[in-house]
Amino acid sequence: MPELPEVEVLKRSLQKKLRFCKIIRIKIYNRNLRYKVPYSINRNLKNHVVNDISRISKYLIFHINFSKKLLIHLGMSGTIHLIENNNKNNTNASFYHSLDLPNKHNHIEISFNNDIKMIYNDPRRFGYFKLLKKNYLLEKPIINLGPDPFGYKFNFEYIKGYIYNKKINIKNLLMDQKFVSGIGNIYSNEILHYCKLRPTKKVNQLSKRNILNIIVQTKKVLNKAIQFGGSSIKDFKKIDGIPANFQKNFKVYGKNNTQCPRHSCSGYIQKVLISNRSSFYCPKCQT
DNA sequence: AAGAGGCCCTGATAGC
DNA sequence: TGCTATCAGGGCCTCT
Repeated sequence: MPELPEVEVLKRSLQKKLRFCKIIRIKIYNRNLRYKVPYSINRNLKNHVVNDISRISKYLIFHINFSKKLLIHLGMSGTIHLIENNNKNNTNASFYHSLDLPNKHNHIEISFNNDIKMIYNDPRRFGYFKLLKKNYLLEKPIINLGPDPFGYKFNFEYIKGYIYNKKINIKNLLMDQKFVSGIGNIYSNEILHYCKLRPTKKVNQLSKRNILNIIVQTKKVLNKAIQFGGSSIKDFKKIDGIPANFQKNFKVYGKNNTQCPRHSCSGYIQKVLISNRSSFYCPKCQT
């Protein structure tokens, strides 16, 4: 599910609903995530106010107070949704009821003083919760992350320096979180189609124009996905349980054997495995 | 030492 | 229908 756009959309919804709210109760239903959920989250977070919620790469960070931060990673199948309790006039109330929200794999439930419950659900359990300290930017996993694709550090000189003497292909580079953080399998495929670059292309073959284009198209694709509320594949839902929309805009992801959507291209999208990940591209216009 | 591949886990789907 | 095999969006770890 969650690459940068999905996490960004989630962050914005959480900010609206939970900023400046106090955590009054934490229930841990199942500690088994990628790492055991620390019992200490209760002691550290209960009765504290959430000052802000931010995103770094695919990670959410709850800023609890000056010194305490809660990091949440959604792994492959993690979802967060909110249940608003005493909201009888909410026209969505019956809607929530009919949504058949998942509960079998609910791991953690955090209740706030505004009658909202935040539920973390994760069938495949690749996500995790971790407490970070004041200088969290210097802690793992944040310390290992490359620049945000929207940040000024993601520029031509940086990329040129990074790929110098590297033999990696462009798709794996885009998914390398040390290079640029937040891009996963779906959006790397999409970005490369916009760039007319074959995913297997070695990075030492990239021209200056190619690199500049990668910078522009990366921002474009991710921005558009954010505007559409992210992509819903399988179980990703927006915070209210409603599926997001960007998957309708996919150009290549999951489109094997269909005609290339590029105007005036008559190629057909192919699926290949690159480092054991499904990769989609048009062999005619992506070179 | 960079880069590829295996693996953690469950569920959905396909094929027999 | 009910079995088994295959495949999923991430990222850490190990091996070459």
